[in-house]
Amino acid sequence: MNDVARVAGVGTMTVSRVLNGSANVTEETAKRVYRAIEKLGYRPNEMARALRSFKSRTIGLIVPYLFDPFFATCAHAVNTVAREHNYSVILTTSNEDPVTEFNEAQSMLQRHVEGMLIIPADIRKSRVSQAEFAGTHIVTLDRPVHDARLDSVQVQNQSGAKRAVQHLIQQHDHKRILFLGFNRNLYTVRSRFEGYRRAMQESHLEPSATFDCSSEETTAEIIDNQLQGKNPPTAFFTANNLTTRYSLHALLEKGVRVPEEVALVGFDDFELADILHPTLTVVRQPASELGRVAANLLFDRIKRDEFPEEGSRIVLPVELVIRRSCGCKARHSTVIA
Amino acid sequence: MNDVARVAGVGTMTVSRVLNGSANVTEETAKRVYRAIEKLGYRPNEMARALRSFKSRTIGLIVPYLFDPFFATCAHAVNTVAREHNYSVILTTSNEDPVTEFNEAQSMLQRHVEGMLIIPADIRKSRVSQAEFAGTHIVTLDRPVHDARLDSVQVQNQSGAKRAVQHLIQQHDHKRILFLGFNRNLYTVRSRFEGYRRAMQESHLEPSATFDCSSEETTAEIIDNQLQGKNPPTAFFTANNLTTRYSLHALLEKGVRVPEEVALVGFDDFELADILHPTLTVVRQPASELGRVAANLLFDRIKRDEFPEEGSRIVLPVELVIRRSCGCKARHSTVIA
DNA sequence: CTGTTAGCGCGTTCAT
DNA sequence: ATGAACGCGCTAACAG
Repeated sequence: MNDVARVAGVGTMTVSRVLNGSANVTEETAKRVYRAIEKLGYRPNEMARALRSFKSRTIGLIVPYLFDPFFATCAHAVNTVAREHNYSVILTTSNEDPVTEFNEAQSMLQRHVEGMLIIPADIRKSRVSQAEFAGTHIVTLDRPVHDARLDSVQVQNQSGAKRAVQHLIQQHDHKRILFLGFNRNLYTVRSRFEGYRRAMQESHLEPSATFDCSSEETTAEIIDNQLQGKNPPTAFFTANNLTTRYSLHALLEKGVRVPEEVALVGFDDFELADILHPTLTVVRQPASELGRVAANLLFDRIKRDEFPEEGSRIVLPVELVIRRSCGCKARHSTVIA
Repeated sequence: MNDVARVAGVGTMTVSRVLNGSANVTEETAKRVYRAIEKLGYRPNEMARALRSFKSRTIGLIVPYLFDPFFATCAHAVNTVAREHNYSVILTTSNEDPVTEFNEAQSMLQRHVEGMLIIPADIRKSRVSQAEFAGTHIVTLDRPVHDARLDSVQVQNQSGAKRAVQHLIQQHDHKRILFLGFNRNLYTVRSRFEGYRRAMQESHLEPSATFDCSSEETTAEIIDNQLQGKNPPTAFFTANNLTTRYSLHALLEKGVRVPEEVALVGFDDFELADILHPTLTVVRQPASELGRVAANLLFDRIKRDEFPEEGSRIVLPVELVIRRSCGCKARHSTVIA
């Protein structure tokens, strides 16, 4: 910067001002500065700038996995919004581990991110609202934490699940519907279970659930046991993307026909759901929008730089996309908002 | 840091030394320092540290998209390796646009990343090897650029594609095989096409290719035209993940039976390939390993801090995973290395 | 409208 | 083994 100032025949402050537009500078001198910058190929050092101005122009993003297309899509959206604001994104994965999540959040703090977007891991053990984070803007997405001060964005987990299960009950007359969850301690899984439970209860049916479908093997085993038992379920409701995959694998492996022998409805749509055989009936959640809304919320917070006692809670709508795995015969998918 | 020094009754330098282990400090004083750190909840400011030491402990990662599971998996692996080295990752997407890619790379430079991992967009327009990047370690993955100085990691694109097409020719006697590419200017697509071309040529068959399957609509249209024409293809070879998806959609939409009416083999395996109907025969590439190897290469470079005239070129093996869309009847998939 | 001074929080260099 | 002074590259605050 010194060199630029010298070449342009001005002080370093003027260069700084030209770059930031922070004060009035004569067009004349501004031009000289720009020429010098061009000539020297000067690029401001963002680290020094951040150190001095207390603005790193960086946000942090913590997601459980990147290979879950739902989270990947969220991350993509966040990145897009950040670019619009000229911010960089430090991205990291927690692998659903609260300790990793905490460590990564701390590391981001030390890097002085101006804010963080977090998909919290374990609902109870997540520590992202602890004291050390009090000075950093945090927005949770997909899953909230027990801290009213944080902004959060989520989808209609409970009502979406309820509607899907009602569809199985009312349209297809299922009475024994099994709920398959990925992990008992995930907020989303709990909410969806609650929706499932209510739908069952309102129809005077007995809920039946398992929460350990976090790997292909255990899922196969669980499904095996269930189908072998007496009064086996006639329909499955899978609580997320991965669980749906695992269940599908298991069913195919065992040669169980869907929906004839077992109907299936899943939470979270994905790319190939409409070319599977049968096509999959799912609750679709707006992944991109979730990321976009959360990121905008965060930038809003950063701009105002306030820490209200009560954060915003935004709930995005889901849709029931009816294809064929539920038992419907529709040639094309029907969307119910 | 000043506060810590004061509380511990030492100079700031001693605190620094304790934190970095850069010189001998009495156990006694070290303990006092640790206690003070604990008491004050002190965390070193990584930005100041970076500014002073010229080491940001940060790398950059540029991928085209995050919603392509192949790239997402690479990104996940990169993240994991970076964590092992205590580095942060600034991640951004280029959307296959060389201009965006260049801008993002420059922005990373200004943030003084110690190195960059890039999946370059357009093979000819990519400018990541220009002069301004000469002082930064760059490793390209998946697709190399025309600059021998950069390390690069890729897979066996040509031979993998060739083998897959040979399978269609030799095992299933196809003579009119259509190559479906995502984008003419992608290195991977070109290499895979070359493999396809050779396989066809060696069997004295006429190559037939299209390179514009970058969206669902155009792909459907192209396939429509091809199947309507005289001498329609009896098999498809799709050059990547997304093209495979699009083609599958189009075929299903038109009610074309696979593999009876048209056989299909794709490059790049994905999660649901083995529960589609039919299960998909694909060339599987090691996505995680690609990311891991590239990241390790980069950290190696960073550690040695040299800029050799000739970078490493690593080529990872692929496998042909034979399922049923090619026409094979196997109950389970067969993997050919 | 522009330049000067000071210091953000560290680590390098030299002294002790 | 430890501390003091200085500077990394930049900008806030104040002069002029």
